[in-house]
Amino acid sequence: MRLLVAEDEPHIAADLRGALEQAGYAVDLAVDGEAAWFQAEVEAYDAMILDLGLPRLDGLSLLRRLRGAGSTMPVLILTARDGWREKVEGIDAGADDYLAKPFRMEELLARLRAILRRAAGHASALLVAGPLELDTRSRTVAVDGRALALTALEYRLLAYLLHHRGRAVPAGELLDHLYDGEAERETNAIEALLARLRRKLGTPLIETRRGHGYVIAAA
Amino acid sequence: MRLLVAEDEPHIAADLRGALEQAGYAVDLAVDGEAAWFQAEVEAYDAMILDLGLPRLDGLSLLRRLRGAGSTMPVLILTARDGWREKVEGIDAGADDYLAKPFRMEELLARLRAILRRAAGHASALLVAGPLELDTRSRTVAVDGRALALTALEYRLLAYLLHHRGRAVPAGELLDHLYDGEAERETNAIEALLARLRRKLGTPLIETRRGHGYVIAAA
DNA sequence: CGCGCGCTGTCAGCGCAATGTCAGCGGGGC
DNA sequence: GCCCCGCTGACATTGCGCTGACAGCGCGCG
Repeated sequence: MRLLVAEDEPHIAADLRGALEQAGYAVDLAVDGEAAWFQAEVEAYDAMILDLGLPRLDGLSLLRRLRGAGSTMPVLILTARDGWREKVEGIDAGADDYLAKPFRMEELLARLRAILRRAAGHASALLVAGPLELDTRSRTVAVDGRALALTALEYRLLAYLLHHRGRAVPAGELLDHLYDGEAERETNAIEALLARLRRKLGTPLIETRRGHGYVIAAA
Repeated sequence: MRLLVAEDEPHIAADLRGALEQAGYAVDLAVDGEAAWFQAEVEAYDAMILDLGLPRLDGLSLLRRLRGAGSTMPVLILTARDGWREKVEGIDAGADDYLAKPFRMEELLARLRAILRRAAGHASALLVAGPLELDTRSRTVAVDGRALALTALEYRLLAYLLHHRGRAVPAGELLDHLYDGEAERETNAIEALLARLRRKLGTPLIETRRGHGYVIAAA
């Protein structure tokens, strides 16, 4: 899962990036509204965390512009103000959730998990596929009840596939969503990663559909 | 839109019903957790507003039971408690949103609109022709409900024909649209491809109009 | 501050599914 | 009845995706 954080206050931005990366997400930062708009247009994000008080282009206008352009990306709004009017306005502008500063990082993470799983059409925080269980809260994975030690990237890959169960996910899409904007990689990186993950899973759970992508076995 | 409100405090329940009906929703009330569970099982609701402090079966347990039973109905949690732990727990149990009492009715309505809007956005694009179904989201194809394993090109060909249903598509046009410009192929490539596709489909769905092109049977 | 280890991307080679080509055939249209 | 378009099965080729080896990097530990 790859996130865009639009926040101009450096300290908060750094905190957010740290906590989110710790929680297993790939994170890109944008320091003003125009930058965020550009990033959101050009790159592929699974969700956006948006501070309302941004320079150059304020959060609400950015959100309306995004929605106007047809984007359905989940957006979590962050704000200093706490009035219900702003909340209502933000939510009706197309925000998926709303959080007032100061907030507990745990709550932000929980709300983020919620909008991500909702965007994927799931109700539960526990993703299950046959003998496989992935718990997005504790970031743990088990097969047949036996816990697995996955690396950060392996976890991200598996979580992404589970979020998109029932669909063949192309390797190119995985490249877009597993990494932040720093470096370019070739699709072979995905293949290698996948090979390692499959070996750890033991069971053949991830199916390759030549030319289409990868799918988690329906089971 | 039909809503289920699970709230035991009569005064709040009446307020909610009033405001929600005012806003144009059909509203059913449930006064305890067991009743809400029964209602949710028997009737079809577009969303549920759930108080956590319910008698007989508390809200969180009810929510977990619902999610465990596979329901994806949007649920908005209402609570007197305001600690972040409860929020996190509620959201991770599968709630779509969370609101602490006391709240402004406007905010509740806004959040309700948001979760309803989101739940509506999950329809997947289906192309249908008689017994044939092609789902562009999952990139899957089925005939009479039986899934087919198509190769990337076969899928592209079929999707193109379905997009242009009702028109005879010449082989030359298919050559132009199925391949990216690099290599030149002969129209026989299309014929061979088509033969393989027809064999997999089983039923004679793709008709040849000699001299004009190919059409998907109107069905 | 240096060392080592785990993580991860790249490379080269390989096997196999996918797909284009070819040659022969059948049938529809004029 | 002839001719040409389109179909088919066989075969060749290509390129996708898998694998094992290796190297760079970052982080924790001594």
